[in-house]
Amino acid sequence: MLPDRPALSPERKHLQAGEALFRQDQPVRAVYPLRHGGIKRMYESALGWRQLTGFMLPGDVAGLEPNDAPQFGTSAIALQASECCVVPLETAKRCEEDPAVHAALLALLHRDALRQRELLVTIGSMKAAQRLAMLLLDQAAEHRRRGTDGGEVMLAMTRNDIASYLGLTLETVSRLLSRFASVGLITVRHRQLRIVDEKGLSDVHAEADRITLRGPDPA
Amino acid sequence: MLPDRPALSPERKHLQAGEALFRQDQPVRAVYPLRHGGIKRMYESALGWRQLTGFMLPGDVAGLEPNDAPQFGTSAIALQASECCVVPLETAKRCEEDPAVHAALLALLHRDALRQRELLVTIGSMKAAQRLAMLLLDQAAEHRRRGTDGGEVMLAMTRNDIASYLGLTLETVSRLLSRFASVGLITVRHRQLRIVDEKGLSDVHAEADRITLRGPDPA
DNA sequence: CGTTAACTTGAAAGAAATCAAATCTGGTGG
DNA sequence: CCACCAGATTTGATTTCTTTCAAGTTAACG
Repeated sequence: MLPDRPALSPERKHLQAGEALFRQDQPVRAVYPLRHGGIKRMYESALGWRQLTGFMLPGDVAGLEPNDAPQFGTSAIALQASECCVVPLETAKRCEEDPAVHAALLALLHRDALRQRELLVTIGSMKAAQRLAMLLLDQAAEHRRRGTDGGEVMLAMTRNDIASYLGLTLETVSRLLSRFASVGLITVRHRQLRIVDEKGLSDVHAEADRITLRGPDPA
Repeated sequence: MLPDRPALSPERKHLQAGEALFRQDQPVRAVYPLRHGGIKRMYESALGWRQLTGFMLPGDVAGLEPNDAPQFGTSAIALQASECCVVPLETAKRCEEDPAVHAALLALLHRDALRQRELLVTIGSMKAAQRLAMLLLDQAAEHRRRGTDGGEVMLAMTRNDIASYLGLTLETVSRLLSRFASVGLITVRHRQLRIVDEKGLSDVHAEADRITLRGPDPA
């Protein structure tokens, strides 16, 4: 008797690169566990200033807003062809009755809040090289946590996206990537990135002035 | 028969300037509506980087954490002699059963999240003068919302606090305040501040390059 | 009244942004 | 299949902004 309601295969949504999954200030009607691809979160202030606030990978849940916010706090935009589930808010609420699910969602929200604070302190007080090192280490850790490839990371975002996330310009990001590569911390060819010396990157992240834009003075 | 349980006058806590109401990572056992004084919120990353994430005024509720986080995400430190109520978590939970209270608390949390995003975009993409203008306008709005004095604001925080909040150095903040004063946007004498030209400050906040550290070129 | 912390101001150095070309890439249409 | 194009990326030169370093000055507090 059940009509075509896909009981075990909930609704999916496919996105092209650049397409918005949802936009800031729209009412929250569903949450979107990401299956394939990658998504960036973008905040736009009333005056038009934009800032990327995070990148999401498969396994992350897009649209999860803290404290049941009625509207999305950021836009979610696909970095590449992507696919996600669509879990209507009502369904999500029902799932939350399971304490284990509830706890898991809270854990996601807490981690997100922590990340937000880390991003703030990073942008607020670290030099460009340290900020970039932080992002690279973070990306590597995320990929590792998912078991995706070992070391070789395909960046889904552009230099501009990275710059917006870190509060820098795309030129600075490009230069720093080249610089990191030239001192053997990474190898990078456009979007293909490999972390060669993770310990070294950690050092850059921790200690200021280890890597700057200009190379060692030959004088 | 009731022992000395202050039914109508809940427990109060007094703080001296510089004293911590609670510290980051401590378990949340109570929330603290601020009655008098002022408090700064400070986040410290694992590597020791610090960042002020906000200032609280009487009427704000310190210790309110998003999504029932079990530990405080930031430390709360008194900027001056202050006094706050102490509402044990259990009591707070009971209050929350009142839908109106619940909604009010959610509203506070949502506003806080919005502020966090605004701070991020401000630090991430604005010039120093714009950042400071934002803070001053924000402070003025907060004071106005509370009906506190008209225009004349007593800043509770040091230049260093402002700098940490905005991702600048104290010298830059000091210079900019002087500069704002010299072009007639504000008057400032140490902590005593008055906004003379709010529209002008808005313009500085919106349009880049209206005010820079060096004055007009006399050439 | 003196000591200390906060604040202001100047000069110099340094970091990142801006301006300006090249170069590379993936995808498109011929 | 290949030439071409728009967007992405790299790299260099220059400019601008902010920090850093260094004194002074002022204000708060015991």
